[in-house]
Amino acid sequence: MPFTYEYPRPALTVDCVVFGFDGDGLMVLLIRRGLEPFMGSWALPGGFVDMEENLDEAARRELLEETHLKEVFLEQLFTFGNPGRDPRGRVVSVAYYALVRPDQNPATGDSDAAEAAWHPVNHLPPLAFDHADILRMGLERLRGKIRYQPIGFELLPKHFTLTQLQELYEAILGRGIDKRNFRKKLLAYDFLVPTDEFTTGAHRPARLHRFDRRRYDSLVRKGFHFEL
Amino acid sequence: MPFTYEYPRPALTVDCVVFGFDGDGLMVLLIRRGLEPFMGSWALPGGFVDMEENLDEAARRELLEETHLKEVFLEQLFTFGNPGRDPRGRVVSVAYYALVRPDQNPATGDSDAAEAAWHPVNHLPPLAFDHADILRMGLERLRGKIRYQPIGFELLPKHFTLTQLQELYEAILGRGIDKRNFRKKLLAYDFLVPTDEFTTGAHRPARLHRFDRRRYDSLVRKGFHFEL
DNA sequence: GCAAAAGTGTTTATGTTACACCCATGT
DNA sequence: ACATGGGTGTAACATAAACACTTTTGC
Repeated sequence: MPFTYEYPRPALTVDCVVFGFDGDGLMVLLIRRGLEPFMGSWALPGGFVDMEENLDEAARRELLEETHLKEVFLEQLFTFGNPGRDPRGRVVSVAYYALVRPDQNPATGDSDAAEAAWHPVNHLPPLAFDHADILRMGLERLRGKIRYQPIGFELLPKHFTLTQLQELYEAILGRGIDKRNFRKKLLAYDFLVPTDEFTTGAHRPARLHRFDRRRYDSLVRKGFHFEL
Repeated sequence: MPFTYEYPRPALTVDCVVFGFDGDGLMVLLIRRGLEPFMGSWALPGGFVDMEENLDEAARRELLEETHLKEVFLEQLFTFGNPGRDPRGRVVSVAYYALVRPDQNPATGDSDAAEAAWHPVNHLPPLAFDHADILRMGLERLRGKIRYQPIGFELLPKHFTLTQLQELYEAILGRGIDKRNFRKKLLAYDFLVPTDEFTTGAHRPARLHRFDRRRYDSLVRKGFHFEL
């Protein structure tokens, strides 16, 4: 059953806002464009959607091709389609945001992406296209969603200390949080389970915890709603 | 600066989940398709995006063409792009949801949309394409967002009684709400202002209120956050 | 005067905030 | 032994939940 009349079609791309956390501030992964337009500018990783793949698959493929990242948390963000956002013509872009753990290391070496590097979200270079808008929206979404969805853990190693988790929240939300209240509240929901591992180093060792998705899911099914 | 290589392009459409409230239950506006594929089936209003218009404009234009609705609340929902969602070939659809007031009456009489009619969300006919998925997502979004964004008012007349507002919340959230607590809480935020109008009818007249967006915006700027 | 919806406060329970000291380790 | 980050409880305060009767109108 083909089309009886062919409407003109915009080009379709995906772009990814890739967040990381280095223990200090929130970072975004940018690539330096190796092709026109905006050659040499920093941009979000992304590219054209193939005809046989769905949109999530396209985003994952581009992430793999341009940054060698695999198995990251990925969620659709928004679709940007203003005429004029790309000087080559009408291009509609489905934007995603991704969260990567510190131990997943991006590498570089693709044709369209000459270089990939982490940039602190609070100190960004000028970006190609409307990527600054996309990035801003990704940040808003992350800030909003981290307060009621268990996505913060996707930015930490599988096993983490409560202090690391608190610092992550503080970095994303941009405000300090009381240590005792933070721990009390999070441990009350029993989806953070203590492991028997500890950090080593110059000071008192900290217990490592992990996020237990099974427990979280079962709480959610019971109508439970976590916040901050 | 044209494209140096032309990637194959999916077709691009918009689809709208249009919600209404009849004082009793939540309704969705569906059109009966006048063309293949799925001719005769119920579907969401929508259609192809033109090359010169942005995505919001496309959604508004389709809404006007197919249902004669104008000046409705409209917000992007999600983009659906699985290959195979349209039997004619690859079609990516940017979904929107819209909220219309009871006094805005949709009409019908378009070539692709032979008929438009409200359906209760709790009793829907089978839908064309993946429109049932889109609709489900629209409902989820509405249920989530009405609790912390002032969008419920978009489903009521400009002037409304507190009981109407409460019934709207009850219909969308699917649970009863205590009358005194509901009124106390909403009136404490002073963005609901009483008018000097009253309902007339068989019983004690109820005072009509209106939503004051200026006051709401100024509260938001002060860092205020409304919930339920 | 009766049926039907509008309107109105107080008490209790629950959750949130503020706050300071001791502990374990490496150097 | 000291510097550094890890870990812990309680009291004040604020918000949410439960709950029943009086008022106003049309018929």
